[in-house]
Formats: sequence, structure tokens, C-alpha cells
Amino acid sequence: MQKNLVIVESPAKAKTIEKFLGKDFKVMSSYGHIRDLKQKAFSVDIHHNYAPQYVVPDDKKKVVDSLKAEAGKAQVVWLASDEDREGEAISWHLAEVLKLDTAKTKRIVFHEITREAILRAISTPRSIDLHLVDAQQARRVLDRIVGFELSPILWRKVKPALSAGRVQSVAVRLVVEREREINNFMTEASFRVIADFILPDGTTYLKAELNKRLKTSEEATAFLESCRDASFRIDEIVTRPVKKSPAPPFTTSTLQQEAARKLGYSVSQTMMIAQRLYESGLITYMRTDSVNLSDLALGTTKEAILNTYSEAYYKFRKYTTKSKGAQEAHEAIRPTYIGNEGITGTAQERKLYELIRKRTMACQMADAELERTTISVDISGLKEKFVATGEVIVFDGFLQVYNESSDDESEKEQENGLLPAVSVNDLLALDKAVATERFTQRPPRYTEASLVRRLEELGIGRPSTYAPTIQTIQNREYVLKGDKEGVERSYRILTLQNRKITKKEKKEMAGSDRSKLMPTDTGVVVNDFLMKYFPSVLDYNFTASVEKEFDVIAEGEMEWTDVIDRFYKVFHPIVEQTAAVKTEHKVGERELGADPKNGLPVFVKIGRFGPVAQMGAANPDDKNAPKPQFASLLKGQSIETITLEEAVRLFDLPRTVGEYEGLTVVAAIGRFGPFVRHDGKFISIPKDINPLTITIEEAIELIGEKRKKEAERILKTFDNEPDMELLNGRFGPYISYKGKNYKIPRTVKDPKELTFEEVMSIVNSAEEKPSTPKKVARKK
DNA sequence: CAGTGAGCGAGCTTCCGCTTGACTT
Repeated sequence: MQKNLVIVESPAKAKTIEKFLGKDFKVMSSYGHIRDLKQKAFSVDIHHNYAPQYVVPDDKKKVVDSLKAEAGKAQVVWLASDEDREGEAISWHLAEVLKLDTAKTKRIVFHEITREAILRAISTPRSIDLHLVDAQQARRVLDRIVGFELSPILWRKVKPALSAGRVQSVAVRLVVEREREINNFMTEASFRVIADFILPDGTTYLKAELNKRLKTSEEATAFLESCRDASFRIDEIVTRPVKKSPAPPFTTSTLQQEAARKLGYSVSQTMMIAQRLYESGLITYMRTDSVNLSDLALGTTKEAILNTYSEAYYKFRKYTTKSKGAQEAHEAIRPTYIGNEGITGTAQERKLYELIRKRTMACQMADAELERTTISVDISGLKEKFVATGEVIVFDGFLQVYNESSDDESEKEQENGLLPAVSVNDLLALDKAVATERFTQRPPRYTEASLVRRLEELGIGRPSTYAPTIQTIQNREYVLKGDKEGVERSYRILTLQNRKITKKEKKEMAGSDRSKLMPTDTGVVVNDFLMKYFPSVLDYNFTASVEKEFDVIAEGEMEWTDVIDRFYKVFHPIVEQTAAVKTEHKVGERELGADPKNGLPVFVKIGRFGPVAQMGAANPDDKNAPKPQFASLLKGQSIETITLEEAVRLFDLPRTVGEYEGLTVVAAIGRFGPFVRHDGKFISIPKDINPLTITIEEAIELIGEKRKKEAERILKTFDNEPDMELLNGRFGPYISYKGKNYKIPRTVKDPKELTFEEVMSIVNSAEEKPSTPKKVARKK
């Protein structure tokens, strides 16, 4: 008979803890929440004090059954879920669902997975904090109300299957507003002047920048002219020590940011790799908002630093979390054994591990000490000065191991290193002075990781939801991760050299972006709609202010249902009113004017399949009236910016491009983008060709390419079995047999060498395995 | 994978936060 059953949230944690506790304890995992509101029903009884209707989801039934069985056998059940709102609720649901006897149920919490911490927890059990559970219920019910009342309005007013929510809608808002800031941004030009001086020794150069930007080219010319006959003298040399401190250890959000900047991983990639490291026991838990390190970790990190470096490189540091709404149920993300310098695993796993290890080491290391020297150069007759700055590392400290990267591209211009030795009053000769036109930078578009950082700053979302939220807003096509081509712009360079001023003009590309988040038309329309009717929910402080109310509930000073009731009484009437508003035009619709050819009105709006242009209005009273025509907008066009001329041209599709081999070639746009059709075959038109202007020559080339690919598609056929083919697909070679596809084992080097018997055995062995249960098709 | 879409009517879509699987298309 089992004496004790301990239930934690994560199976990897369960395994570790079981080792510490000995044979009287069995440790099991709940795999997160075991009970929730129904997935497909509102499940909150508005008329009976917001009673939530909880169910055990199908994929949790097995877990619950086995927990129930073990709990029945145990003398004491220890509920050891995390010490935060959600963890407390998990314990409560467990107690309810497993029908645990209060007398033999104990609630324990620990923040680090060490024998001492767990034994200490076991010796100081408590009971479930029902106030904290209520705060979680309020959170859950509020999110359900907001999500399940707002989404259906969008289905009716904008497009089916859209969604809105406390977290995702704010994420979209951030991206939409940033794009508008960028559109409205006015660049300002100014001239930056850099001079090259020659020191009295006649050979050493000193580069220095004017301490002021000049507004116009006239002003810059005038300045250079006054430099022509000026004398230059070292005016002042200031040297001062500067200290740099290491960044705190990783949380989920900072890990996502650094992995994106240093390793180029997407937010979800980072989390998948970290999950594998965690499951292999290499790092601590990867979903955390805490920067805390356990005493054990602090000790072993100190040891590792002293072993590798010296006493001088070590500095004890204790970090405290200051991010909004942090719940700190776990430690910071760190290696479980910092002595482990490297690990075995995939290249990605090794790199992420190294990043985590270095960051952990660095955070317990000494400050870097720098010496920053500023030399100021006096210009005779003028009050402006040239200034040279140099920075020298006196002691590298933590920089030996790790330096945090920055998103800010303008910071790339580094400071000069060591400056030449000079003395005050040294006279300098001017070799040349160059005034270059520079422009103010527009605000940057968000990356996945920088959007996560912004959400975290606002206290919106949790470590476990950052990656899924970023995914959701892309799945709904509110936001796209994409590239933006820059525009060419010219800038002027004025050079003073040998007493002559010359002018040049150069070109550069400005404003290009790679893999940045940009709003789609749907995102913009949905955001504007929600901002108009539900500004309070989209308010950046909405989450923060409801969090305050949840805290009051957790303190036991308010009933959770009262908090929800106060919200619902205001929120729901707006939902009703908004749903009832009958508008002549669809949400986000824009009328561009009349087609000059036929006088019909042209609109753009979000259609069932995305942004669409419509020519002519529907006439419900007259069945015989001509029906309106529709045409999808092209990639890169948007409802906000498309012109009447551009929209009218869209109706030229489908369009006959010409003839080839006696058959017509037609260009059009389909479900999967622009294509040409010839001889019953469809060929996608690549991004750089416009279907409105594609020529017959270009189309023929595409047809040729497609035929070539087609020919390469078939690797091998078998005379005795025409249904069997070896094909080249998107994911490499595969077997096609009687309409089904089979993958070729990795061990096969050259699929072309496979005999019919070998292929048949691959097919048969694949068939033997129970055909994978077709799960409900997941949304892409 | 592929020329979609203004209407007589069915039923579907959706939230946020905990946690890992079994898919290899």
C-alpha cells in the first residue's frame, strides 16, 4: 500500500522529485490543468451568478483516471502544483475531481527542485487557498466572456472564424499602431560633420565629430567654408571610468529575445528547443517570469566562475523581478548543472544551452570596467566643437563570457577604440571635413520577440502563452511576418579637402525590413472596429487593472462573482448594441469612386476570403439586375491605400495573355495566389511578376519550368505495377502507391536503387502499423 | 491545392493558461 502520493504539474519534475523522496512517496503529474470550461460552449451561467461549468477534457481523462486510482490507494495526497494563481486552481480542481478527503490532503509548494526545498515543503503543508482559486476563476471567466462575446460579433460584421481576446487583440493593436506611426513618420534630414585631423607629429590621425547637426546644405557649406581658414586646437581631454553590469538571468521572454537576436530563432522555435533541454534534465523550467536563482545554483555558479576565471571575476548578485504581474512560481532559466560546459544534442540545442549557460555565468560575474575618453577640439572663431570619443576596456569582467544584444540598429555605430595620445593646446591640421546628409529613423517594426517584450512590459499574457499568442495572430491573418523592400533615396555629401569644397550625391536603400510583423487588412479592420466599440478592452492598461481586482479577490476582500458582475453589466450591453447596429456598409468598407468606363461604384472591403474589390452594388429587389463583380486584392495592396485606378484594373482578371501551342494562356488569381492556366494546368506566378502585366513570353517560360519540374518529379516506375511510383516531392523522395503516400526510411541512400520488392516491403511495413488515427484537423 | 464571393437558410468558427504528445505532411 502506497503511503504518499505527490502530484505536480510537469512529468519531468515528477521524475526528479521522486528520486529525492524515497520509496514511501509516489510522484505523479497532472500535465497542467485537468479541468476547464467546455471548449465549444460558453459554459458560464450568466443568470446564476456566473457559475462556471467545468469538464475534464477528453485528452485528460486517462490522466485523471490514473490519478484517481492512485489517490484512492494513498494515505496522504500532497498537492504540489505551482505556487501561483493557476497552480492553486489546479490543486483545487484535483481535490474536486479526485474527490479528495480534506483530512488526508495537503497542499505544498516549493520554488526550487532540491531535496532540502522539498523536504521543507513537506514539513510545512497548508490547505488550499480558496481566495486564490477564486481569483483564477475570475481570470478564466473574464477571458471566456470577452473572447466568446467579441468573436461572434466579428464573424457577423467582418469575416467568419475570426477571434478577439484580452491578449491577442492588444497584440494586434500594437502592430497596427506601429505601422500607422511608420506611415505617418516624416523623416528629417540633417548634416553630420566628421573631420579627420593630423596631429603635430604629422602622421597620426584623429577622427572627430561636430557636436551639432546642421539643418541644411547651405548651413553645412557655410560651416565648411568657415573651417577652411580656421585653426584647430585641443581644448579639453576628459577621461572617466564607466561601469557595465551583466543582464539578469533568463526568463521566458528575455530568452526568446536573445535567442532571436543572437541565434535567429523564432519564438516558438526557442520554446521547442528549450522544452527538449528541460526534458533531458539539462536546464530548469523554461516557462517562467522569475529572475531568481536558488542558493544551490548561486553556489555552483560561483564555483564554476572561480574554477575558470579568478576571484576578481566573481561577484555575488541577487536579482529581483520587477515585471508587471509576475507570479514567480519557478526559478530563472539556467543550466541544472552549470559545470556542464557543453552538451550532446542537435546544433540548435547546443547553441541554446550555451546561451543559457553563458548568461547564467555572466550574471554572477564582476562589472566590466571601461575608460571613456572625450577629446574636444576648438575651432577658431566658432563656438561649435569637434568631439572624439574613445572607449577602452580596462577590465572585461562579465564581458569575458557574455554581452547582451540590442534591437536598436542605430546603436551599431560603435565608439572608437583607443584614441591617440594628445595634450591640451596641441594644434591640429585639418586633413578633411565631410558633411554627410543623414535622416531620422522611423520607428522599427516589431519582431516576434520584441512584441513579446512589449506585451510583458504591459503585463499582458504569461510565459506559457507568449509563443501561442504570436502564433494565433498570424494564424488568424491579422499579422504577417514578412519582408519589406526599402525605397531608394539619395543623400548629399559635402567634402572640404585641400581648401576645396566638393559636392556629391549618393544613393542608398532605406527602410527595408526582414522578417518583421506587419498588419494585414483584416488586422487593421478588426482593430479599428474593436477600438471603436470596445476601447476599454483594448486599452493597454486593461489587463493591469483587472489584475488589481484579481489581487483583491485573492486577498479575500471581494467576491469574484461581484468583480465579474461589475464588468459584465457594462460590457454586455455594448456587445448587444454593437451586434444590433445595422450598417449600410460593411465594417472597414471604403468606396473608391466610380469606374470611368461604366460608371459603376467600386468598393474595397474584407470579404469572406480576405480583402476584395467589388464593382457595382447588389440589388435585392430586382432579380434580373446585373450582379456585382468581385476581384481579390493583390499581395502588397491594402484597403487603406489602394487607388481607384488600381482597383479597376483588378477586374481585368482573368485575362487572356496570348496563345501557346495553339491553346490560350490565361492569367488570374485563385485561392493560392496569381496563376497562369494553359492546357488545363495551373502554374503559380512568382511574386516578382504582376498577373496584370505578365507577357506571353514570361508565361511560356513559367510553363517550361513547370514541365521540367514535372519531368523530374518521377524518380522511378515499375513495369509490373503501374500504381507504384517513386516521386520527388516537397519533402524529398517518397513512394506513391494506389493513391497513398509512404515515406522512404532515412537509411536508404539512393531511392532510385530500390527494387520493387524493397519498395513493397516499405509499403507493407507502413501498412501494418495501425493507420494513424485521424485527429480533428488542426487549424494551420 | 486552383477560374471563390449578394444572400430563403445547416451548422460551424471563438478566449487564456496550465502541460505534453504523436503527427511526419
